[in-house]
Amino acid sequence: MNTYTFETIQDLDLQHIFECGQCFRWVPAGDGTPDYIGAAGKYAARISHDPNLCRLTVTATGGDEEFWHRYFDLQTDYTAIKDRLVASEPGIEKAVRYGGGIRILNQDLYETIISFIISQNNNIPRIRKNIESICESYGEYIGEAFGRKWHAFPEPETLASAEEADLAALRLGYRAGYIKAASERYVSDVKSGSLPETREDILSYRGVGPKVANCIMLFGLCDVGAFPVDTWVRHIMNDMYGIPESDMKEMERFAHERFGNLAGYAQQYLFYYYRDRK
DNA sequence: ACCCAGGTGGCTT
DNA sequence: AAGCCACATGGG
Repeated sequence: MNTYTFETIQDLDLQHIFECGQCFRWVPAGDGTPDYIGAAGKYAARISHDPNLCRLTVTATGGDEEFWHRYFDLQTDYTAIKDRLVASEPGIEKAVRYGGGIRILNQDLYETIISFIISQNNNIPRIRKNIESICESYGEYIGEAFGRKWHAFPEPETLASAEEADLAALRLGYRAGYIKAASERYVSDVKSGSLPETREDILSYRGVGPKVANCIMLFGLCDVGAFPVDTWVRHIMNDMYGIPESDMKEMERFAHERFGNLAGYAQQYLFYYYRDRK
């Protein structure tokens, strides 16, 4: 177990980061502290943050300092991002202030693909449960830490060779087939040395449409210009700009015109703000 | 019982 | 290109 301390970190709030819908394996430590516990890829960790000292502390079962620095996107200047967003669209200011501690985590590509395939037509509490059951059944055992047992997110080979019926037994619904197919495809992409990079690559995965593809671009491939339009963002874009709820294309186009290559950040602030007010 | 959830694939106009 | 609809499950 290693502990890493990161100092002088601005624009960070654990609740914002872990509750804004970008990840599904983190929960409050539940011991009266504002800490979170959870897992990223192969590692479990406990995260604490002291806003007064601007200090982030990671106690983890694995991963080096560089890994966690990158995971929490600590090299990015969010003050500058928020300033630019508000300057280009003052209407977003409330949302930016509300979720001012959001950082976009740099997550594992395969884990992101599977997690967001599961997210389709599903609700967040159930997405979390689905992912935990997959990890428990198929993920390598990490060990016991922070008061519970942990499993890694499964390897692509493991889910690729799983029986679809066994996946379905985890209550994954019709997505079980998508998960198996996507895992097989990922394994074959790894073998041929052609991991998905572009939106087109990702869209060719079965069970991945425009929305999930944008989530994968944003959370798994660091493409912060990607603007996922889900049912919440659809309502928001309709409320704020009067774009018809059916016209997702126009919503994406508008977002890129207004937010440019910062559209992904804008989407996160908007999603978190409006979903919390419901 | 009912509507909905970080949608997508497939079929019909 | 656009409009339906089924899909599997369970939260509210």
